[in-house]
Amino acid sequence: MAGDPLSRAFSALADPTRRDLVARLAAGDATLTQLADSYEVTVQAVSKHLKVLEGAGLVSRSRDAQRRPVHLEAEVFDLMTKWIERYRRMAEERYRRLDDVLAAMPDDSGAAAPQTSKGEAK
Amino acid sequence: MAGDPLSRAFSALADPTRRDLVARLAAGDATLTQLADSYEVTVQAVSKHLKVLEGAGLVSRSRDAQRRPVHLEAEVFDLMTKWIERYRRMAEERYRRLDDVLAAMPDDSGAAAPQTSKGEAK
DNA sequence: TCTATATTCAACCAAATGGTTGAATACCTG
DNA sequence: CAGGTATTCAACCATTTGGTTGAATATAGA
Repeated sequence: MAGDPLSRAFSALADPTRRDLVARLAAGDATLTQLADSYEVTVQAVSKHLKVLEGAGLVSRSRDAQRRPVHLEAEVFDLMTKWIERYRRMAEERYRRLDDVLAAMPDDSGAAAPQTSKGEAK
Repeated sequence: MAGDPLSRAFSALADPTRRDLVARLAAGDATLTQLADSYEVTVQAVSKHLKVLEGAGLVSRSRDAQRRPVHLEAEVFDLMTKWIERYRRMAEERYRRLDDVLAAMPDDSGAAAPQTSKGEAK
């Protein structure tokens, strides 16, 4: 489970069971076993899913005797929204203007680095 | 490459190279080879990445002789934002109110299905 | 202390993923 | 037609992932 924060966040939400867990937790905190019997997989499998969500910072866990209630955290969701919205906006903008044809330049024989790009845009 | 639209979209953006491709394409359409020499991997690897983005509906491709310019599409970004924002809002709301303790009920001996949840919330 | 409940750890397995190399296909241009 | 450029297809490989079973650990309660 490595990678930068955005990779971990997107990867965590790429699984439908995990998105369902998020939806379920949005209604209120819950423990592993409470969550687990909403699914057909084993408790251990759900435990792994929670660990992925926790590793992505999307949920946090407290302690209550032998129970470990899971709590939804808003911050990383915000990080994702900001990333997505940036490019959604740009894509829409360019669609409005129809200036795409200009951007895709003729292709100059190979040399002269075509704007090196790189960088997640801080 | 299967799964529902949201799974495909989140999964596509879980890879940093693919997010960089999106960032690069937000500035303007580009062909495979133009994109490829911004990265250290082979052209074929970038081609695969593009196929994943295309499969998720995040980009589309047109034709210009032997070239296949890649174009960023806004729609799926919108779908993701809506999903994320919904739960970010709920998480924040509940944080403000601090009513979480009430939601996490005492645990009634096992029976009586604890709100079956399920469903991506259309 | 013994027992039931809640969670985690440890192997193990099949399928998916991101990468490679090598060959094929398609299209323009001399 | 021959040659170069752009893209795709096909194996193949190592790692990750989502799942399993089985055993361990921790805590509440009789």
